[in-house]
Amino acid sequence: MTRPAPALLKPRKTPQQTRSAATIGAIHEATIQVLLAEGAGRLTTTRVAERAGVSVGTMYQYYPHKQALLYAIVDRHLQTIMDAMMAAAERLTGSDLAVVAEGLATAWLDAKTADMVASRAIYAIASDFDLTEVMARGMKLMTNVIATLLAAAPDARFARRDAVAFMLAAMLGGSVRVVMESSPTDEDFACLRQELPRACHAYLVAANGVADR
Amino acid sequence: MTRPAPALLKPRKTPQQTRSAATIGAIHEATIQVLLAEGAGRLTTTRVAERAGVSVGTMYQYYPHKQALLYAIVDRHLQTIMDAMMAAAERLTGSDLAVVAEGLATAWLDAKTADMVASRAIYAIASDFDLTEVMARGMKLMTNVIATLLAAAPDARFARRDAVAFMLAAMLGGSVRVVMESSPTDEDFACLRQELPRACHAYLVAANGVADR
DNA sequence: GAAAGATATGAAGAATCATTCAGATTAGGA
DNA sequence: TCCTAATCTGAATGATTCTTCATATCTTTC
Repeated sequence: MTRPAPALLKPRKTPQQTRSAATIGAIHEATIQVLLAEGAGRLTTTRVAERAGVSVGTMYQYYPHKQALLYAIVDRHLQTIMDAMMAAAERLTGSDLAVVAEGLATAWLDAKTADMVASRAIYAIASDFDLTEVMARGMKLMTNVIATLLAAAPDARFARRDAVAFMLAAMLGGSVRVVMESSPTDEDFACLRQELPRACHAYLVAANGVADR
Repeated sequence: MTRPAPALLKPRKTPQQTRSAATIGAIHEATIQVLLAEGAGRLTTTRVAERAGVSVGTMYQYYPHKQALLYAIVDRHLQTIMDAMMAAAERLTGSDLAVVAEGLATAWLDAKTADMVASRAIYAIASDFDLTEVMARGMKLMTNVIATLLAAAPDARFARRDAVAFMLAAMLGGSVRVVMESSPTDEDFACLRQELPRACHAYLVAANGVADR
């Protein structure tokens, strides 16, 4: 939609001294802060640099353009979340559906709330930067992870396992996102934390067939 | 039900001749087209005007600024969706949980796919324009509608009806959104259409049973 | 401690964009 | 037909933004 440019999105140079590593960290941090404090529309290179306590030029030392910076941040976030889910999946492999459902929901909530600040900020980037592709990738990945998990559950006998995995991925990702995006109260969160596992569980059991008394 | 429109976001003048009504329609249409074709980052007043076949000045005759235009479009979309859901709710009042669950899911999917072009475009605006408030309002509205429906279901005896309504709203809104945002195939849609009603049904039944065991 | 390389600076250039307004064009009634 | 109000025009304005590059400062290495 917007701009593909995969090669151009990579960082310009890799840090070699500790100094520059700290700089990059500060820039990342500042980007998220600006995003949350001022909104994506006011996310400018100057503002980020200012907040990070560095010069604009410094940022261009590491990223060829603004998009590359945004891409790096989104990518890192996605990676973090995915790592957490992979770990959860490994831990849950071979468990019963009930355990899998609750485990997945809890792991997802944990991962998202742990990185919530970044999460909320990132949901707002969609403008200068096309998130569609990244989101689609994440969605597909999650679906696969879940499908594998379902295949390994001893009490699973789904007619259409992939469809169920797809729906579960949409359910997890979507509900948490929607809630996060709408300035949720603590109560909203508590509610989600209680109900989401139940919903996942109920759906999995129902989809698994009536033979489950 | 969309009253709290900030004063500054309201249209500047109301069309009085058929000519101008057509112009406004063209501008709305063009905005969505530009949004889909070029992305939110390249959504400029000039581009919209050009695509609509009018002058930039014309747009400023009806909207005091770009944000007002965006707001109008988002608001109109939300209104459309909400009207559809209200109608569905009325139709479903007094039905059993099974009927309510499936009816809600189907109505939501119908409404979203009917206006899918606008839907997808709007999901991309979040930048120049803070959708948080609008989304939060929509979420709250949906939750209330669902809660009322649940209260009217003869076989319902939820311990925490509001929590269930909240979760169901998040489930509906979120899953459809996530799927729509990730360049879905027809197959993905078919899948959602089949599984979402099931998921809603399963959750409602499960949440209803837990209450008095 | 001095050269070499890495990192940081920030004013200046070039591009883009939202918004205005004075004047042209068009529609509808008398 | 003619007049008035509604509608439209689009170059000009001013503000904001991304990006560059010549220069300065710091680190490491020998």
